[in-house]
Amino acid sequence: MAHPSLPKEEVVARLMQVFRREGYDGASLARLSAVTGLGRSSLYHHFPRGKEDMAEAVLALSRSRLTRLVLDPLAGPGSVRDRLEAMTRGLAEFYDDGKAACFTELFGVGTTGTQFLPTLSAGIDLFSGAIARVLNDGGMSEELARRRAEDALISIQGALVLSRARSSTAPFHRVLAELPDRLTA
Amino acid sequence: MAHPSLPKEEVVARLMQVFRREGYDGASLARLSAVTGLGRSSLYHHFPRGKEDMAEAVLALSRSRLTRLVLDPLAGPGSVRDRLEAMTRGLAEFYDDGKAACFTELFGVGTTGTQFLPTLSAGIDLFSGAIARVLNDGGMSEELARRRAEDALISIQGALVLSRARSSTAPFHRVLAELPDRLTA
DNA sequence: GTCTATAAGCAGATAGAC
DNA sequence: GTCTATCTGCTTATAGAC
Repeated sequence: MAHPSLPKEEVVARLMQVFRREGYDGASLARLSAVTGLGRSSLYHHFPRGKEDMAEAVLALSRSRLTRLVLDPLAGPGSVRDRLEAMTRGLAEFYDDGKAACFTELFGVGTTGTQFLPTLSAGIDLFSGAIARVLNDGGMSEELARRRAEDALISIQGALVLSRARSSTAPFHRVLAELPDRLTA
Repeated sequence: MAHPSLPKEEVVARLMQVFRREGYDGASLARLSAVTGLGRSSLYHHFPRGKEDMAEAVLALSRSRLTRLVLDPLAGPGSVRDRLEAMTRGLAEFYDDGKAACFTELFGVGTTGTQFLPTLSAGIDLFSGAIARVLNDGGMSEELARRRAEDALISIQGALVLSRARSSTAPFHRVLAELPDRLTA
């Protein structure tokens, strides 16, 4: 296969699979090349600064997936309860039913140092803000809504960590199931 | 400095600093050599299988620190409340006031694959069991105590993740402060 | 825009002297 | 038990043809 290659979005989607499985440090160019079917030079053509650019593209795609699967449902019509339950369904898909690692584990440790932390933090703030807005819509005070939203983020990330360590998605599923009640209690 | 070197425990303590800062993948032999003052060959003398053995020694030291700072206070005399508050103080020290990363981030992602997950999981189970025992001592049913204990683990790990992403230890401190009430409510 | 070939360096790991 | 020197392989990255 010479000239014709996959559309760029599909290339990034495949890079994402590798980064989310191996983390930034663990994702080697050899593996990234193999999974996309592109040689090293082709990758550098599309991503001039190498892995760093690939990771940024992956994080951008992840953010658009977060928007579609989680933020949009939260901002949608329907009751507070409906929107929160739609969020949990979106989260299950976003995190591959709890089998995926949290992004801070993948991009926030190792040789990357702190370079991706602002992006990760921005994603967290978007998510947290979207939850708080729903709770506020339901009549909760802004301060409490913000605290509850942060608690939700903490539970989700913690459940992913525990699920990974235990090699069981049970903690993730339990947290998701309890989330709407906990947020609105 | 030729023959005389640091006591082995001090060597492991210094290795731990590196692994906890850089993660398993990020911790290079060059760095591990520099921080201990031992040449590569000396490191291989003490840790025949290289990084893998060093990581195991670090995890063993971490477990003994967990025991001293967290598990022993939980098993101590005193009221349920006293023991839970002693736990939070121990946790703050164990996780360097929230500046440290959680161990699953450090040893559970990347080239290590799943090799350290059983050790990590064992530590989690010890910790979770110790909390559940305290709650059970206080009259809580075993089932509820276990669930609350798992929630506590989730909150702690999640707070560490959030603190790292936000470059602020506030989530960690908030979770610790609320933990005794949440567990006994 | 992809390829082959290769560079330059660092990774983890080892040999053998002292 | 530590050292110097070295090995092999893999890493990211580049050059240049097509």
